Amino acid sequence: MSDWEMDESSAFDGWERRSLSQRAMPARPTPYLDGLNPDQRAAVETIDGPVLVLAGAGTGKTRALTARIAHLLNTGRAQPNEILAVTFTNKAAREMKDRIGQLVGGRIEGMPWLGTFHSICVKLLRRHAELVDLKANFTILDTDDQIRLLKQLIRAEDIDDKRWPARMLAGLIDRWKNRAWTPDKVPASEAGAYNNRGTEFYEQYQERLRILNAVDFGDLLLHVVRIFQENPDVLEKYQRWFRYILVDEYQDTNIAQYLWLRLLAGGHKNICCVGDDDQSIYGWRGAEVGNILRFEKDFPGATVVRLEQNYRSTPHILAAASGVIAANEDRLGKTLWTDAAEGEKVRLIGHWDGEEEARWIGGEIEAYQRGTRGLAPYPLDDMAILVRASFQMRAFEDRFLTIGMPYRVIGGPRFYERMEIRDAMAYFRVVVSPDDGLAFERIVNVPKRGIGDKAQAAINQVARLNGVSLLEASRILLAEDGLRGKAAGELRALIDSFDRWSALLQQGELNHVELAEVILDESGYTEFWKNDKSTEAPGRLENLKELVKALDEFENLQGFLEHVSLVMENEQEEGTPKVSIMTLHGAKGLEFPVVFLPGWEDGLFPSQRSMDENGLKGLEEERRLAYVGITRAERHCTISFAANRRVYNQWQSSLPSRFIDELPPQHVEVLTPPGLYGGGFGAAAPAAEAIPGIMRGSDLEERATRADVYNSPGWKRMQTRAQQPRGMAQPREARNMVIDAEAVSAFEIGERVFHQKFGYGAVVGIEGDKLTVDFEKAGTKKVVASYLSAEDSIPF
DNA sequence: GAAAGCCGGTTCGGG
DNA sequence: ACCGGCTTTC
Repeated sequence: MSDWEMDESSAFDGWERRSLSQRAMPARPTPYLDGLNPDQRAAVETIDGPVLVLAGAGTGKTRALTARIAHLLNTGRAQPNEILAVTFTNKAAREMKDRIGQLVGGRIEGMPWLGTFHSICVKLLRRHAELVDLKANFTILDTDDQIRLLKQLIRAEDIDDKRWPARMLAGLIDRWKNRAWTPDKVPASEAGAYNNRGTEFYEQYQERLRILNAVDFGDLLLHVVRIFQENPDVLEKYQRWFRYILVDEYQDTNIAQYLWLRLLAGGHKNICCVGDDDQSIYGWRGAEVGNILRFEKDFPGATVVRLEQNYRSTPHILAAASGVIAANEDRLGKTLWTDAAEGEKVRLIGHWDGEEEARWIGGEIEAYQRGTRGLAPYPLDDMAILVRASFQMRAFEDRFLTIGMPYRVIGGPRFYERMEIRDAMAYFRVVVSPDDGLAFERIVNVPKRGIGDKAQAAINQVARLNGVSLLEASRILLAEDGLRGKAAGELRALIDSFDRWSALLQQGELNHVELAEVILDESGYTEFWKNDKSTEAPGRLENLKELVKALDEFENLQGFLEHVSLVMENEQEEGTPKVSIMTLHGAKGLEFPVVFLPGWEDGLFPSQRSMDENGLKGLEEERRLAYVGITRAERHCTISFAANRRVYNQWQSSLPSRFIDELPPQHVEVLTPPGLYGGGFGAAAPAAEAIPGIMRGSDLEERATRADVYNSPGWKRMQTRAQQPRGMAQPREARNMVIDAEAVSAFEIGERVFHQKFGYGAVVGIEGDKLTVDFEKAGTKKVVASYLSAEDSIPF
């Protein structure tokens, strides 16, 4: 047995004994099967060969997956360390570990290969690093490092990184890696990317990474795929070692992950993929719905199990979700059903503007909290607001602060991505691995110590000439007297500090937590924030304390750094009950008794950008997002839209989302907005003249305008449909005609128009909803009519 | 080298 | 509106 097998298995003697004894007893208790429905049992007990479990929202997917693992262990089919179970997020991995622990009674440390794609790849890559020209102690770069590195390369080539931003290149390389294209495999069709130099930079970047002994997230997968492809003996070992493979959220896999899985499952083909094509919402980051749609072709003879009994939502909510998703073309198709009591219909309401929407939802939340319409009271923790884009959150935060409603925002900037945390970590990184040039660069002049661009350029040059790390180059530079004045003294002091801290680390007299405190203290970093008078400084100091506290849970600094490079999350404090506000993406996998889905307006949701960039595919992904949103609700789901919304401080009016048309009317209750006439909308209402495309002028007209919201095409459709419960949603074409007619009729040839980005111009051509406009500054462009406003309606 | 002003971007966001 | 990053200015 080679070392890589030994080191994982030796720790699990207890498991071994248990499985062996179980192997001898055919009729063992199988408590993990209790209460599973027949489909779930099939998902658990179909052990050999490829299995695709199509698990609709709320159908007990995790339950089936964990029971399947318990079953594999219980029947002695595999040892815990012979099961490869992959998830996308650390959260999902943790949850699965916990649940398996409950099923098989405690300690589940025995599953070393249950984890995210990336964490498993790190393990594999550390063992075989030399096969791709790396050392086993390679560092993992995050997006920030990646961009700084690319920026260096770009500047070295004298390219204007304003016009050709590093982010763009990073995104490009990322997409290529998601498709498993190494620099030599990037197809010719991509040659034009990044001003024709994309592949060239990709190549350079990979070379730099190799020299730095570093990898980015994409490499973690890609290197392992390459190792498997180029070393059949290694691949074969793992194919035999992982007797069973399980994959969660298969619809989210990208091509690199797909190849990785296909290679590993290539021998026995004992691969079980769980997923839901209707919940594929990560296309923009490389996920390929095609992987799940193609499963039966990729793995001939696959068993397909459908989990369709939903244990989460009421029939009305399910029906509403099903109605929306039915409009998608590319589906494997599932019909969710439930035994649950009928419950309330999905509620739908339109508002005048985003603020009013937030006000109304705040009121509703208070009502649910008290108990309303004869319902039992719901605690705030049971309620969530799910938005399409994060800027929508602000309206709710503003409102909730005003009325003193406790809330939590889920998502947002993550702890380990904050500037102060990354700075502190850079210090740790240099102490632990003095060769880490990116870390050194980050903090060499933070806090400001007079080592500016010139000094840094000198260090870089010495490093390049001598082929040494930046820290080493600094020593040489000082020894050769290549630096004068303040910079020299400060650099000297900094290097001495690093030497001192490294020595402390070696001696091990201080534990790593104390060492971290010493570093932050002696480097002047803590002091730096104490002297900062800005409002966020106290928070940053607080975060630094948090960081030191987090260190406590690790054995040493190295372990901690390894952990954070892969696990970057926000621990959310418990405590007082709060309403949750999050994006639809962030809500995937969660459920709440009461859910609000605001902002269902065409352009916002479905997002215009998604449709522009990806056409029908984009629209279908948005629709899946709608499906995910509705299916988060257990008992109450309220969808709303606003006729006007302030976006980047511009008023914008919009039509109700086309998804609203797709809601089956018999499962929807249309609510009448409060204060349609009369109600106190004087002070808070936006001035009507500030709204393009709507009316300007007198109070009388303002009143008419407000009424117009509810006479808008979308609203009228809702009203009509509400009166004829059996009616079908209007065909899409009819609706599009309305929009097109409006869009086209709004402009004529020769008209002066305004575009957010291109400025003023004159219409010179009209084709459908696309206009050709001669812009004064930006030249002639084709633009979609909805981006333009007539000059005389430009708000001030 | 540090502060002040300017410009551009601005969905979704795991590892 | 606002932030971050960059350029200009002192």
